Amino acid sequence: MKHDSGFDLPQGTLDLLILKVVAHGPIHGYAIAQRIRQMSRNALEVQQGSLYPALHRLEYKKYLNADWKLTETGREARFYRLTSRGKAHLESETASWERLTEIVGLILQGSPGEA
Amino acid sequence: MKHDSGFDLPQGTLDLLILKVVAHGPIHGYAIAQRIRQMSRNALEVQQGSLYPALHRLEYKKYLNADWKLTETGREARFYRLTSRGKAHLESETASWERLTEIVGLILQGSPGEA
DNA sequence: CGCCTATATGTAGAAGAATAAGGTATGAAG
DNA sequence: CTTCATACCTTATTCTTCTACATATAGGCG
Repeated sequence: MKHDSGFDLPQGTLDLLILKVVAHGPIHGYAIAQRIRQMSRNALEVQQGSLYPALHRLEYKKYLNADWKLTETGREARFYRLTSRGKAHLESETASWERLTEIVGLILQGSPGEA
Repeated sequence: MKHDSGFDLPQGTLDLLILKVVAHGPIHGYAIAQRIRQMSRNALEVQQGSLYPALHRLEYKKYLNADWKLTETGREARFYRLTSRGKAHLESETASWERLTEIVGLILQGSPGEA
């Protein structure tokens, strides 16, 4: 099944979104993808082949840690939590993102003669 | 020499910036990089190893075309112009970028219970 | 003249991440 | 008992970016 809103995430953005979602409290991978889809009003569809490698990456880098627990529906799932390292990283990456969008916005609106 | 503002561009963003800069009128590669650096107040340093492949890519995709001319300082340089295809692409990519930043912004500001 | 810097173009190799496409397993619903 | 949604995972491919290197010319300076 293809996603309706042909819309690719630029490389690097996914980690930021995941960290932010996890920052709200312990949550498992599948639910992270659902949450991102919801919050973007179906505009962003996180593929599983992007999601799980990203989670492993973030865990390896000590931004997240995880353990197996039962979901409310009685299934095994891996619940992720933000580490303090992860929290710091989230904050700095958020700042970078905001700075980047500011700069890109500047250029996209810029007139020819702009300094 | 390293650039001071360690700051990687998300994939796809460079093409957008290049197209936008070229949209202002014929310009050669080296000047594009300078322009982006200026307009970002030295925050964005486009590496040559990113710039030229990007230009070739955009030319191959018919978003740009180019020919050799003399610069004001009397040097051979490849001046790029936006094609009509490129103009259309720039517009749709700009819209995508704005939509993306909107959505990411939504998620980054979102409270835990957000729909 | 020789040297350095800025201009101007390019390539090669490696790294990194997203995608496409597959696989495993369970609970609930029909 | 079959199908669907949940929930995890991997592999191969593709694309873009970065680092680093390579080439060449114009202008300034000693």
